This record gives sequence, C-alpha cells and structure tokens, in this order.
Amino acid sequence: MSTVSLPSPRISPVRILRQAAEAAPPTAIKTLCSTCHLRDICLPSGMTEPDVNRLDGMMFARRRVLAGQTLYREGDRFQFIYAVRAGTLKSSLMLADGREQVSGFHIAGELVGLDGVAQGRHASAATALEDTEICAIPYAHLSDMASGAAGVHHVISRLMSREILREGSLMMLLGSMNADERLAAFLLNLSERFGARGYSEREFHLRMSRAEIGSYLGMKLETVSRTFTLLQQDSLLEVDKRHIRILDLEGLKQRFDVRVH
Amino acid sequence: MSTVSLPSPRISPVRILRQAAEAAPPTAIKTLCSTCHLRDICLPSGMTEPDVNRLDGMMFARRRVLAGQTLYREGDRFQFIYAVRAGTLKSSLMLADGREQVSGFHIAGELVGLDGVAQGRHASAATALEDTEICAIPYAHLSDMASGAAGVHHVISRLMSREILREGSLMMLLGSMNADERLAAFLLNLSERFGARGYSEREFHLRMSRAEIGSYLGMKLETVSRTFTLLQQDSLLEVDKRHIRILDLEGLKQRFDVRVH
DNA sequence: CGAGTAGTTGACATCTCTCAATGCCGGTGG
DNA sequence: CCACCGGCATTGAGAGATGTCAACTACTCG
Repeated sequence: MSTVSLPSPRISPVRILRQAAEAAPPTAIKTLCSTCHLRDICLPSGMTEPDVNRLDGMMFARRRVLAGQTLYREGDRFQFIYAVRAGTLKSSLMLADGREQVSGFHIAGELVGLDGVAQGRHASAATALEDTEICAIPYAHLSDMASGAAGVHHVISRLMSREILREGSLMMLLGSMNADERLAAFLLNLSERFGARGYSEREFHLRMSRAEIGSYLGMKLETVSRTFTLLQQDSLLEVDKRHIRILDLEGLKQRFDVRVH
Repeated sequence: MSTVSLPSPRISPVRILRQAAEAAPPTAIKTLCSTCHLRDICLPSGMTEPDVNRLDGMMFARRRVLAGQTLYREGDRFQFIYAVRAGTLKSSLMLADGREQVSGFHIAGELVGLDGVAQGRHASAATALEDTEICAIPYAHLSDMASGAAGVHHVISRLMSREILREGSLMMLLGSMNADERLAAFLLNLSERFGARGYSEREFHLRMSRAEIGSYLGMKLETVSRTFTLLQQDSLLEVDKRHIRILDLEGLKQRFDVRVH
C-alpha cells in the first residue's frame, strides 16, 4: 500500500469505477473561495479581497466525481469551469478510431474546462482518475462579474494565457525530445506541481496508467515502461508500479536539459 | 517565379532580411477596424457595431516588419497584441542550445502575442517570414475596454480559448501521427486558412523553410522534404520548392484521417 | 565568378513501435 | 481457502520509421 502523498488521502482508492456511469448530480454543498485551503493557488490567486468576496457571493456548487466518471465530454455544452479541490482528472480527446489522446492532467488547485470558451462546447472530455472533488464555477456569471471588475477579467485572461503556455511547452516536448527526456520532463513537471501544493516533490503516487502517460507524451505504453526502468537503472528514480521516488532531482533535470540547457 | 496567391503581392520578396536588424519604430499611420478589409475574420469578428466603434476609437498603430525582423522576443515586456494585416509571421521559442522550436505560423487576419498575458512578458518570439504589416493593439486599453463592454471581454476570451484549441490539435498531431499524416494535416490547415481569406485553397506559396516546417511538426527537414516527394509521388500534390499545388484535396484528407477517421 | 542558402536524395544508424510472453495483484466464485 | 480471471506493468525480439551524415543541385547575392 502506498504510504504516499497527493490529494485527498481520505478518499479510499478502493471505491471503484463503473466505467460508463454518469457523474452524480451536484450536491447541495456550497463553497466559499475565501475560506478554501487552496485559495492561494486556485482561482482567487492574485485577486484583491473585494474581488474574492464577489466570488464568494457566487457560492460555487461542490461536486464529487468518482474514479472513471466523466465531468464533461467532448461536445457537451460549456457552462462551467471547474476547480479541482482534491483528486486528479485527465483531459482527453477521442479519436474516431476509438483511441484517446490525453491532453492534460489536473490536480488540486488547477482549473479545467477553459477549452469550452471558444465554441460554447467542450472540445475535450474530463475524466476522474481517482475519486475527485471539484467546484463548479458558472462561466457566464464569472464573465459577467469580469465586465464589472477589471481585476476579475484579468485573472480569467491570465488563466487562459497560462493554459496556452502550458500547451506550448508540451509541444516543445513532443516536438524535440526523445523518450527519456519526455518522461523526465513529465515527472519534473508533476514534482513541481506537487511541491507548490505542499506535497513531496520527491515521492508521489501516479494516478494515471502507463498508457495514459504514453498518450500524453506521444509514446507507446511499452516505451513508457522501458523508459521508467532506464531512469531507474541510471539511479535517478525508484519506481514501483505507480509509486515514484525521485533519487536525483538534479540528474533528472540535466537529463531533460540535455537539449534545452 | 511564383505566380501565387497569399498576402501582399505588392511586397517584393526580393527585399531581404538582415537577420538581426531590429523592427522599425511604429509609423504614424493609424488604422480603423471598421473599414479594414479583414474586419470579418480579425479582432472585430463577432463584435457588435458599437463595440467595433469603440475599437476604432483606439486607432491602432500600423507597423511594418521586414522579412527576418522580429516583432518581439522571448522575455520582452508584453504591451501589445498584434493583428497581421498582410504577410506571414512565425512564433518560436529559443532552446538554449541555439536551436529554435517553431510554435506557430500566422497569416493575415490572425492575432499574435496572446502568450504574454499570463506573465506580462512574451513567452515566445515573433519573426516575419516575409515583409509583413501589422496593427499593434495595446492590450491594457483593450482590457480596460473589456471591463466596460461584456462583448469585448467575451471576444478576447474566445480568442484566447481558440488559441488553446489550436495548440491542443497540434499536440494531437505531434502525439499520434507519423510524418505524412503530419504534413498532410499541416497543408490542409494552411489550405483552409487561405480559403477562409479568399485565397486559393489548392495552390499557394509557403513562406517558411523546410526546417521551420520540420520544427513546427516535430520532424527533421530532410524528413519534411522526403515526405513532400512522397505525397507528390502519390499524386496528392505538386511541389516545386515552396510552391504547392494540391491535386487531390480529398485524398490528402484521407491521408491524415487514416488515424482520426 | 565564388560563396552561401535552401532543397533533394542516398546510405546507414538509432529509436520507437509492434507483437508476444510473462508476472503481479486484487477480486470473484467454487 | 484456493483457483481463476482481468487489468496493468514489464520485458524481449524483430520490424519499421525517422534521424544523421554526406553529397549534389539550383538559385541568389555580392
């Protein structure tokens, strides 16, 4: 059993997925940003106090999404963006031949669903990788609020721009790195995000399968697996299934700086 | 000599780049969105008339960027977003070993520079691939205007979200397609963008080198070249250096739908 | 005319994918 | 309690794709 880190230790990993089951309706629980333990890294980050109070006025509905359930699917009408309170989600596109392309992973304090703004429909699907809890933020309200408060508008814009940056760096990764550089970059990115949330940077539990990592990084699951053992042989990591311990953070950085310096 | 299409036929391709030369200071010429020939596909697209009039009030400065010159560089302070009036730009990141990673190409009617919103500095550089003309749009003013006009705010958000989508689909491309599928997808994407601007969908002149295409698509320039000849052998294209004629648009689509159906 | 840049092509090396076998774990049913 | 099964991960061997290095051409510029 993993002794490890990461969101919501109280959510039992035993509770298991029934693959297709639809997400439960919103519960009645409402949430205030100003008292949330994630307030400094989530939506309200960078807002002035009056703006955060305005957010509080919206009383976001909290919702649980069990492992394997979807929060929204490709083509669904876009109404909410979602803040992850605890747990992990993946974003993915279904290719018509049935395979999926994973386009991102989202952990506590991150926002999901911004891809819907352009067309009023979600361009990707979001699926929980473990039992997960989110806040549903009605985009229309947020948007209205933004036109009254420059600060809020700016925060939304920054969030979206950050998303652009995130994808830009992934592109770089896919475009010009080989397998071990990609995996190193991926692990370092996760490590950093965990660190920023107060979890261990050096030891964590992956919530995604080898296939999902592979899809995200543009390689096959076997290559992911081989690359894990390679990094382990080089004494950079200890890997036990999904449990990861980084032995040599610097070495890992160099591994992926080979190309980028 | 290419008889071909694409922006600004009046700009002579002969005028040549002095690689490092800095962009000229803004000229005094100002521009109105409401009378611009690109108004339906550029920034004002989707805005109400009063909102467009407000844009007119800002009188965007027009500016010329000669081939090879940069509009902004990685790390530059973010002040403007730029609308391409005529010509072609590329966005790219410099990897520290000196190589560049191209992250996008931009033609008339498209916007460049949104990547700066997140951090107040540009995360990429923009370089003209031919003599190019742009409108400089002061982001702060636009942003101010947005907090007064919900429509403007929404337009900005949509633009940014569209950028996210664009990158998302590129990721898919890099992640799960092989060389000929990538090149086919790239050409179809260009074809579509040209078509939407009233240029020929089937015949155009590439403004970027094989190396730039390769960087963008995550492959080496030799592979790009080989793949061009492959598509030509399959009678899907006629290629003469940068002059492209698509012989079989449907065939090309199938080529890249192999995976996506 | 000589030098430099861009593109094409060939031969070979390297990497990743594909296919297949195996091991491990947890859950289920006899 | 044990046998069996399904899902996930690991590993090996060989095939296939792309990268690397190098030669050659065409074209432009000075």
